[in-house]
Amino acid sequence: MATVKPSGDPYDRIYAVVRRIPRGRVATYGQIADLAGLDGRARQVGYAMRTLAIEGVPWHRVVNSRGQISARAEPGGDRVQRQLLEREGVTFDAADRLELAHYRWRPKMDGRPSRRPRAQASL
DNA sequence: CATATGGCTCAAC
DNA sequence: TGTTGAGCCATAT
Repeated sequence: MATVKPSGDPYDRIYAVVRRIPRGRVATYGQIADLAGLDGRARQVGYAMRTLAIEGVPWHRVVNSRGQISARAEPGGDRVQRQLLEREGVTFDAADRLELAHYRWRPKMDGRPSRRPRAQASL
C-alpha cells in the first residue's frame, strides 16, 4: 500500500501519461505536465514521483528537458534510472545525456490547447 | 499560517 | 556548453 496521496487529482493524470510512454522512449517533466494538463508545473510532476515512489509506472522514462537524469534524493538512484533506460535501448553520451531529439516521445495531442508561455521578466 | 526547499523550465549571457 | 536569474507551486517543518 503505497503512500497514496489524498484526493486523486492531477497526480492520477500524471501517472496515466507516464504509463503511456512507449518502451525505448522518454519524455520530459514539462512534457508530462503539459499532457497531464498541468502546463508549466513541471516540478510537481517530478514531485509526484518522488513522494509516491510509484509502482508500475515507468518513472525512469521521465527525464529533464536537457535529456539528462536529474540527481534525485536517493544515492545512486539516478544510476538505476540510466540503466533502466539503457536496457530499453536508450544510449547515453559522455555527458550522461541522451539524444532527446531522437528518443523523445511524441503523443498525439489532439485538440489540446498549447501551453501558455510564462511571462518573462523584462530586462 | 510562514518559510524553505525542490527528480523543472525558459530566456539571456 | 554551462551559468545565472526569475517564475511556478506542492511538500515538509
